[in-house]
Amino acid sequence: MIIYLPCTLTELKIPYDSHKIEKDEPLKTGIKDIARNANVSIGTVDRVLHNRGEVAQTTREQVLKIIEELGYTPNLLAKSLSSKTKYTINVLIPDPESNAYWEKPLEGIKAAAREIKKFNFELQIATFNYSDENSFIEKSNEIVDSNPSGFIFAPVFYDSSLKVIDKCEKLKLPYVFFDVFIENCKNLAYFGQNSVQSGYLAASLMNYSIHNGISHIYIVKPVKSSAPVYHLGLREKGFLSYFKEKPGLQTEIHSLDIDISSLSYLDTALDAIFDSDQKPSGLFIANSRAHLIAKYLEKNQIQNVVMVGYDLLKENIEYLEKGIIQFLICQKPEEQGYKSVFSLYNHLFLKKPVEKVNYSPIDIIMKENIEYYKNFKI
Amino acid sequence: MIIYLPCTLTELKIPYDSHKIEKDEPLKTGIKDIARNANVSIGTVDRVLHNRGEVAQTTREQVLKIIEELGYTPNLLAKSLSSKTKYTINVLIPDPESNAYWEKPLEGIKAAAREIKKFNFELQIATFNYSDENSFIEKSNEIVDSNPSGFIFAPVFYDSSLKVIDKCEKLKLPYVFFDVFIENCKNLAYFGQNSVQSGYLAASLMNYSIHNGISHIYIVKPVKSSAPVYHLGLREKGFLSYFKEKPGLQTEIHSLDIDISSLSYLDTALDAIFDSDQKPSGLFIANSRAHLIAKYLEKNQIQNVVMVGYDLLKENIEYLEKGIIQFLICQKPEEQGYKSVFSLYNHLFLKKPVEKVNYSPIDIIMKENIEYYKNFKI
DNA sequence: AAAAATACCGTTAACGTTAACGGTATTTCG
DNA sequence: CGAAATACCGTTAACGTTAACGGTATTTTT
Repeated sequence: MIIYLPCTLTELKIPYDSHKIEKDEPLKTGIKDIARNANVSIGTVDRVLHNRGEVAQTTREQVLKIIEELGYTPNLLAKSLSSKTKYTINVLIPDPESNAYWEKPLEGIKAAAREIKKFNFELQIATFNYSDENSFIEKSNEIVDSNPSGFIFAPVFYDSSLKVIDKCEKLKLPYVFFDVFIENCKNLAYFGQNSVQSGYLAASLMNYSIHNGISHIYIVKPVKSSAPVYHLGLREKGFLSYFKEKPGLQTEIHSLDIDISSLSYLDTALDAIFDSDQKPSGLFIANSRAHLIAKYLEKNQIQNVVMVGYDLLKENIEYLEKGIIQFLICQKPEEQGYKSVFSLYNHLFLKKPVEKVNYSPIDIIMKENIEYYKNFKI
Repeated sequence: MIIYLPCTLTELKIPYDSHKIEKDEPLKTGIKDIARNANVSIGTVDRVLHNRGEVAQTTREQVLKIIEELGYTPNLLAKSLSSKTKYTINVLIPDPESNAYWEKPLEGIKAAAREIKKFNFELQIATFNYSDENSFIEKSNEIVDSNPSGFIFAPVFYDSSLKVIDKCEKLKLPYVFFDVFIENCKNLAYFGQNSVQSGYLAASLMNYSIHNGISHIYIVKPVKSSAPVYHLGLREKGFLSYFKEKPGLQTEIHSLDIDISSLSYLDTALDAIFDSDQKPSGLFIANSRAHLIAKYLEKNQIQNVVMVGYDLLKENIEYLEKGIIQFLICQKPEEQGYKSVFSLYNHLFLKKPVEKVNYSPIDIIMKENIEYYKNFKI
């Protein structure tokens, strides 16, 4: 897999069948051409281009006119080479040590950083402890105080995030929300997943795969999470809404709250429902721990249960390939990371407008197509 | 949607929690530093770096040693700025006028060209007539004779392609196969889809969605195509092999060869099978014309038929959203195009090794996730 | 009206690399 | 042994842009 690069440059005008080589090149106009045409020096042109002042109104307009006429676009290579301005992008996300999921966006973030390093961009990554709001506060303050050029972070703690946001806005520091969205903010962009929609999709997959009369579907989720569980509720909501919209279905949806910290408890809880007269024909695991349930099914040799889970963790992939998990939903976390860095690049360097809300695609992964999603190549 | 950019640069070494700002930068070593350390001039260093000869063996080794020690990596910006070498990449694919599918890879190809334009890359696109081998021969010859830096083409005509390949190899012109693969060639890379696997996946989707006793599934395909139908057979093969592997299934697979050129014939053919005692419960349309069949189903108000088709043509999307087509399989043609251009960029400009066989992911598109695949953003 | 301030603009040295152009030594040849 | 060829290497002008540094005019201040 590779990453889509946010496009940045001016449109190529390539007609079909234009392969005849034209050796006389159009000689792209540069700052010198403008200067010559406007009867000024390149210094003046540069001052106009960057609004550095010290240019008479009349000459300014003249230069602007020539720029327009000649359709000047700056040479980014020369710009980066010459420019002394360095850009620092800071990233603050939960520690991947505590939740392996966060390694994925990090991959994309680093990949993007590699791409734009040549344009004087530097990346600084920090992490905080998912179960320690103070660590978030400390790190975010440290970052904002270091006066970076841009800030990407996951605003998982609402109140603390509002304070950071306030600080960013006062400092005119562009900030990008990652994974979690907070409304009514002047964030440059948001990159994340549409959790409701993915739950809805999961329900549809479930519905396609279960056909035998009355069926019992269980939504499996952690009984109490120490960490904020932003997406889980939304996924559940989407899942439920699907079945609400289809009243004709003979489907009963149950909730199964399990304590993930205790594997023996997990066994007991699953034993209970599989021994009941409401045997599951479908399990929807709203977080990335589908593999834990899959392990149970494997151990107890339970078949004919449709499992829909999330995220391409290697344990999940293992059970997908074994045929115990049928569907995994993947929301391209690498790509999200990649794109969020690029949004800052577009804003800071190219001065291009940036899309504010960006949902990643909802990929459906099965045994038969997992091969092509396994590794994030960039 | 955006495109994954083949990664090209050296690995960033960013430890977690490295966000403390270090104002004393490591001052990346350049050609000057090497020259100073090796007691030579930059001219000599350049000669060593580019094997331009005229360097004594001893000094050469000395310079090489310093380069190694200092871990020199060239500044690509400066290189492109200064270098006089221009790269021309030629593309030869079937005319999108005759088959709208080909617009997709073209989008990706153009997007990639935009990206690397700054590195002195120029793109030249030519098309040939799918039903006229001569047009392929002519165009390909013209291109190869124009002495480009790289050549991307769809080798749909086997014998003619072999001749082109031969010519390329004699001229040491790197060539990339697109969409169609020819074995035992020294092609730089291949980008395309695993058609067998996608057919296999389609069968799995079909199998998940059909449950009622004995079911009849029809593979719909054009009776005789004027154009080479490279992928169709492979998709069918994959589809069939899935059901062969599962002997327990009460499924009967039929073939339905239709003449696409005549819509009235299509109606007649479909009428026949829907009036028969082997009513379809599933339709697998191996090419991108699922919308034609969907139109029939809509017109005749036929429901409870599972349709699996290919490609995100806007007509197909329309029927997917209406719920008449259940699944569309998409193989990221834009991305394929994008990546094939970048493979040449990696080879020619960065001198980086390139993966030879590159299958694109097999995306499963449903009504519930089409939204995020609709437009190719770059 | 002289001095000081300001407005405006041109020149120039970078940035890191490429490649043409010379220029010494050293070697080869008549 | 002198001339010519060669091997080797340094210098320098680009590439397009940035931004610091001066340098004229013109205007403002005393």
